[in-house]
Amino acid sequence: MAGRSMSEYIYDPYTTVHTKLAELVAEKTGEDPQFVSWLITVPPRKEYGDLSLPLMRFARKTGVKPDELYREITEAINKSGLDVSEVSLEGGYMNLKLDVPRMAEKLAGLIRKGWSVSLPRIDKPRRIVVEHTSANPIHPLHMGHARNTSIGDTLARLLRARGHIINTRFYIDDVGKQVAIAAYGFKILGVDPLSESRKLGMKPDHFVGWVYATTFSSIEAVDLKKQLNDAGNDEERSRLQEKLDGIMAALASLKERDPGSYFDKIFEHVTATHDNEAEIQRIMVRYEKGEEPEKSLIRGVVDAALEGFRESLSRIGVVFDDWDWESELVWSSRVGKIIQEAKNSRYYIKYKEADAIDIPKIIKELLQTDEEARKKIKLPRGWEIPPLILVRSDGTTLYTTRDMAYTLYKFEAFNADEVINVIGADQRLAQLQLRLALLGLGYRKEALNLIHYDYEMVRLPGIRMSGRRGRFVDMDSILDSLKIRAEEEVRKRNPDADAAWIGRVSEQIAVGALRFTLIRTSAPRPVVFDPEKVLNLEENTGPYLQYTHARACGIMKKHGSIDFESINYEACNESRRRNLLLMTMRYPMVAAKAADDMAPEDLATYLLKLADEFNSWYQVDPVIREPDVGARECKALIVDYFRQTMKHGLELLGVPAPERM
RNA sequence: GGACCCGUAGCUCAGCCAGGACAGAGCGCCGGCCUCCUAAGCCGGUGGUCGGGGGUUCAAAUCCCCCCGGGUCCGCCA
Repeated sequence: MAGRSMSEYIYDPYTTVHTKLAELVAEKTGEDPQFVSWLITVPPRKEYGDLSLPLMRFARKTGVKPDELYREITEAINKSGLDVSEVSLEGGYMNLKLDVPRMAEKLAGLIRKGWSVSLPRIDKPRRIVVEHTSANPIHPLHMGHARNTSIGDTLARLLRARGHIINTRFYIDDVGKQVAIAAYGFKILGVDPLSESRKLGMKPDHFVGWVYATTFSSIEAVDLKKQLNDAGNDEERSRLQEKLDGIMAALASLKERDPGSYFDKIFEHVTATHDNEAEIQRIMVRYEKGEEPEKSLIRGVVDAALEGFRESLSRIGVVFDDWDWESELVWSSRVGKIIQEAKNSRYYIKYKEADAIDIPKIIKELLQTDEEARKKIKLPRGWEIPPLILVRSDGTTLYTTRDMAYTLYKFEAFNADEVINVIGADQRLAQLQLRLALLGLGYRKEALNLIHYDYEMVRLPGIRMSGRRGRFVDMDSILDSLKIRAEEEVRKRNPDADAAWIGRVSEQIAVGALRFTLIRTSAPRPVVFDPEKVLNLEENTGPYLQYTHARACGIMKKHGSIDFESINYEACNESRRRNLLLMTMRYPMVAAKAADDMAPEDLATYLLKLADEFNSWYQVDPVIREPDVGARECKALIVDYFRQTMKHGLELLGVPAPERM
């Protein structure tokens, strides 16, 4: 028995029919079962049946006539004993009607044995690293990060539920210039970021964010004033003046939000310093070498920001398996090793007098003949990609160089088959360069199994978010407003409930509203985030699903446990019940496909439709007041299965599922 | 200038990868439904040159080409 699974995995009745049908058709047509499974659809009209197969499609490929195929498949279905009650041929489609009462009976049998909803497990599980969020530790998480986090965490949940072995990681970008700027600000203030923010009663990442924005904007203001003095023509002057006005306005707003009396200290210091840039440069260079006191200074800032991140993340149900420090990669010579390998490589060149990798040559030599690599690397046709510079003239490393080392580290640390980077679409070129560079250095497996899961930005209706100016809608305050809005509603509906319960449920609703809204739009399209509109908790929102789930829970609570012996399964055939049950039973297949396609939005769309189906049924077919015992218990079974399914789906999306709200 | 992504109802979005059975939801707007399992709900109505044009096909929102509009990227930034 060793090495083999202890028991055959038990599929729900619907998955069984769907899967077996796909296999059977695949056998008859010589197609791939997976492909056939995609083509099995739900007919647009109920009269046509429950499942349908586009026979013309298979006929075209195999040369067998549709009615011939129809005859063969029908025969095979009859022999197989699938829960199919009727088949028909209409307009080139083979339509199947399922034996729902029999499926319901099987389902009840499973539930009685303690079986619960789950996804069909993938045949060959992979070890997958999902890196997501990885926000710069210099300001609070804003809505852009929230989308990244929601996508990343949901992907991890989906893939895990499908049977893959998942490792989630957060990349701490502590080596770059931006962190050095924040550190410079704290150096001027001479305070410890974490303890100072505690003293202020402020979330540490918010404090860091304020100091960073103030420092950065002050420096920029000083620089611009200098440029303005040197500017030649009027056109140049007015352009600079306009830019300066913008920064001064941002500074005024930052001063207004001064959490203590820090503003003047930073601003005056920066103004009085001859060369702020050199100061920052010094911090950066010394940190890359791991020298004190810069090391403690930067770590202090970053630790404070991360502390704030963890608070926000745990609020929306996100935890990471590992936190990786970029600096560790530099200090541990992993980055140095990559640079050395590059120098020894046939793709090493000097570009603009710096050490670089000849990306065009890699494309020319390695992608022309290697069909698989071409496909997986996803190189756009006419894209000219410049060589990749590895090291600055001052000897410090560049982001992409460090990312090469990090990519290899992720594969190695988890012994991963695949690494998914959830990163914005604006980083496409960089991510492509990364894959090509790794390919050039001989890391073919890593290059081909590094997936850039890209998503478009979150925009606000009027303004453009800018961490540098301290202008963004941060996740914490969005959650706070959502919670306040939810509280009104919960209190209204539960006047006797105690405050603690109201607070808990409202928090769950806030989290659900936020995560759902960020996951339901497919990744490649931009999300326009209107804080006002998210406060609407009606249909097509997370709270709508939560509410529907809570309704089902309410019914089951009143009904009590199901009397399985009394169930009349034929009662499932009543049209609306049948629709609801069937749609509910489709869940495992839908969720599995969403996982395989890495398309969480498909699950979101399905759950909305499922909730609609439940709500319209709910309105007309009462459970508790049903006089006929057989029908009542049948309905209770449907409600209970729906409740279980919805809860499972919501959990995959990271939307909490309160039982009352 | 080049490349990539997006463009479906007034608004927010499914459907496109794997072409086929009347182009779907929600919001909004109009009209109904709480002595009855939570009205964050339900029922009905309103609303669409699927950005435009060509092509492939028996069949195109879906595939190919061109164009238009919006976004993004082309750093010794990250």
